[in-house]
Amino acid sequence: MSRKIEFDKTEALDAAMQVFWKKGFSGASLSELTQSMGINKPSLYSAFGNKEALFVQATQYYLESVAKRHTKLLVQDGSNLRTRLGAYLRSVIAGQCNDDGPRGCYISLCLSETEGDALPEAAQSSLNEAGRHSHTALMALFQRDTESKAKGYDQRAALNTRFIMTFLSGTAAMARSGQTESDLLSLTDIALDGLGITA
Amino acid sequence: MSRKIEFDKTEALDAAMQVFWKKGFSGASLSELTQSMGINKPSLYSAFGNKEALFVQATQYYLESVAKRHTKLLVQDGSNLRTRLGAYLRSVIAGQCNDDGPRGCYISLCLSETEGDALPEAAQSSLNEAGRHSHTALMALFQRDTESKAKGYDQRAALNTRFIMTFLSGTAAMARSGQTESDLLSLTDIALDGLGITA
DNA sequence: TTTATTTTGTACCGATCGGTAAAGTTGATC
DNA sequence: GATCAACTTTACCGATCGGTACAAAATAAA
Repeated sequence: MSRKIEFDKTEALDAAMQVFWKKGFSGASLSELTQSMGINKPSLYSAFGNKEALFVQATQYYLESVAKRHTKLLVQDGSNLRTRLGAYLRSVIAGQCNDDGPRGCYISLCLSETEGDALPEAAQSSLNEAGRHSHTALMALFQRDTESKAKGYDQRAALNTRFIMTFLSGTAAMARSGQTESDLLSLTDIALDGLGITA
Repeated sequence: MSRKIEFDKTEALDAAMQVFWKKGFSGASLSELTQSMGINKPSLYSAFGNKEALFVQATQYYLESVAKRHTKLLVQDGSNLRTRLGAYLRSVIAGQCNDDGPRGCYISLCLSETEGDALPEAAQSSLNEAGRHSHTALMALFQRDTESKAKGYDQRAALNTRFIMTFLSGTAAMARSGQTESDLLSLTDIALDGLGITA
């Protein structure tokens, strides 16, 4: 018994995610957000709440639509651990260099606003939660994968996980400042060698 | 034949650098800059030009007062290559985790504003120049150090350099989002192992 | 067709952004 | 001690920030 919404909420959320991905939380202005989402400010506020709530939903959307696509590669059956980890690393790096969207990593970029109090509390904790997803997936792999346990990698699960997260944060930063995809892809073998993960 | 300046220009520049280090270029407001520098806006503009010019000078100051302190460790005589690289990595990471100033890396943080057109051209190129300093130092090490050449590391100088830069960008991001110094220091051996640099 | 309800576009709010004009203050020179 | 140049302070500029009040437009039920 009323007027219908004229825009697709998921499409709008996707557009918002891309703006935050490109500019960070505080760098993304409502003007640019509404323009990219194709709606006006009152529509944004009635559909998503406010800038902070929009960011939380965009982060959740990123987690579901982007991050989980990568972590699935860690548990593909039939290939050995190094192959799966390599596929995971290459997939993440390819996403960081994808020219259809902003370069780098959404989580990593926005987390850099932690220092300097640019992030509201809810935004901050949504980022922490999203970041923990990759961490948890890698920890589970090292601790519970049969090959990992057989080769003793579970003894250094936390260390290995931390190194991979750090490495991928590094490729994200390099991708963002213009490094080519092939230059970054060539680093994955070095990283896996450092962890002593053999084929 | 006139009034004397009441503030120390180097101290003011140091304070400005710390604000940019904490907030990035666009995130640093003139209010916070002038407050941290202990001067008023007209003094800032007469002494440094404008925000962009101040940033360029702060970047140059960072390069001289912070970055070069680390790269010196690469060329210390009397220790082998792995020892020198390890000292360099630990020194950089310790700086990224230093609680006397902002966590993370000044260059890396501000470079993340490249995507999204938040950076004026002069600011951008001053960052690129500063980033090239570390790159050049590492390249020179791998290409010209006697031990490096003897062990054939000079064959992969560019790759090794890129990996180290990427690794340190990663530790910078992790430090910024709260990782402890000891957790990050424990990653240096893995990185050097990955490069195949033996003791 | 009328009416009730929701979304829409426009126009605005106070606050802050980067930057500056102008007046007041200081100190060296004459 | 008067003068002049440079610095400091205060106050302000137009533009943009995140957020909202309000009225026009559109839809479903009556």
